[in-house]
Amino acid sequence: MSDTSVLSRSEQKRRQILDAGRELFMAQGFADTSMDQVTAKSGVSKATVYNHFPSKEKLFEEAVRTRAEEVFAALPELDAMHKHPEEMLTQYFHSLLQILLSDDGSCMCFLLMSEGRRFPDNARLIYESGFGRGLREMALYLAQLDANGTLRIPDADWAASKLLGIVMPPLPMMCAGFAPLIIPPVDDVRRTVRLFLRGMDAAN
Amino acid sequence: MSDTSVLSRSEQKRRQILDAGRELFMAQGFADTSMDQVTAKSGVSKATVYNHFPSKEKLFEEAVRTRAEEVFAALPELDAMHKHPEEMLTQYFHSLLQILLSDDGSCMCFLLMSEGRRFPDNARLIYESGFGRGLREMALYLAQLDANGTLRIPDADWAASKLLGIVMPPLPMMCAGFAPLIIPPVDDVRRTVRLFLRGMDAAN
DNA sequence: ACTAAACTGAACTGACCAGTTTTGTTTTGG
DNA sequence: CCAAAACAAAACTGGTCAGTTCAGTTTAGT
Repeated sequence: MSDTSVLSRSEQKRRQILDAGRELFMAQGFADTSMDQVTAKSGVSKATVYNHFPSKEKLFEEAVRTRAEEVFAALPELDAMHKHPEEMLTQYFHSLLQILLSDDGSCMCFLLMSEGRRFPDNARLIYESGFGRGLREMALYLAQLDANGTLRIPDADWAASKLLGIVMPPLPMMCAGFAPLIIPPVDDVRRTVRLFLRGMDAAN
Repeated sequence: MSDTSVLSRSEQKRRQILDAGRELFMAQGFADTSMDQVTAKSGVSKATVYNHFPSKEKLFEEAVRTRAEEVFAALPELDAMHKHPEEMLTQYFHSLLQILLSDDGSCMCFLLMSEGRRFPDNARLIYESGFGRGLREMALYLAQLDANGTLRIPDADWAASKLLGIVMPPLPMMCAGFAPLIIPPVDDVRRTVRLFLRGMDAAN
């Protein structure tokens, strides 16, 4: 009767609670979401909610963290060996921006910023799996290009942070609600990447 | 007896309430600050608080807005006629970053982002007097440089947003609590400005 | 000095909410 | 089939908080 591919009744409920909590937390934040709302939305009794999660904080942490990990798991990969850097970076950032500026991605960024003080451990986890990881991989990639002789990039960490800064549309503004929140077209990303590469190139 | 340079008793109280509210809101955000805390910190009775401000929301709006306007009023000026662009931009951004990354500045940015949905009108006001204004003035400046023939900048709006993006350290991360929150030294700012200018220059 | 307005302090209202408890009912594993 | 666990529904506890009320005090203008 119990199949591994089928969730047990208990795990099914747990999933429902997580989904409902996630949706509410992402739409309203932590303070403005009540456990009664979660109860109602999940279609589960309140006692069951507290059977699965000891507190509102723990539910928030797990609901948001798991989704954040899912979202950021889709980050593209950088490959220093193949493709021209301009093309590689353009494609990489185009994918990255699609993730970050998606509904879920921007909500995650918003939560990371607005609830970062209340949940520092959580925020750090999300940061590490998202922006932090992107920054690290980008620095590594640029350093490889430098080692290759493809480009001359003396300070890869510095360059990586500058590159991310110039490619990303202003997230803070978007989160605050003046949100075109439009994913820039590929051509715009390419134009930005070229501006950066020319700036680095002309430095030498 | 009543001197214009001296606040009336009533205005004095009002000022005390605003100051206390501002400090608490900036340190704790809207939800985690209670009106009883404001009452205690202002050294004024609760009834007096509600004599001056009809609600917690209105107090928040006025307290934060007035301070934001003060902070951002100190934004430096751009002058296309004097000084080399590299020097002008370096000084401009160095001043800007000192304001934005000061204790009050970064708190304002944080509040703008985290409470933006609850107070959209307020957030827009602060945005317009801060980032929006900076963006507008920067675009104007770059367009003047283009008209001058000093630089070739076909799309000043695009260039301005890219320039701001590359110069600003990653505010979101800082606000989330992974905050070096270090004001970059002038040399670092200059290096970034030169990266941008070279990138623009090499495009033509 | 007198009046009206503003202030104090403290108690109070009404609402909301996190978390618990209770009384059963359903499901699950052996 | 039978216990043990998980569940539903709803009431309840204890605490917090925005905002009000009120009786009595202080201040400001005339």
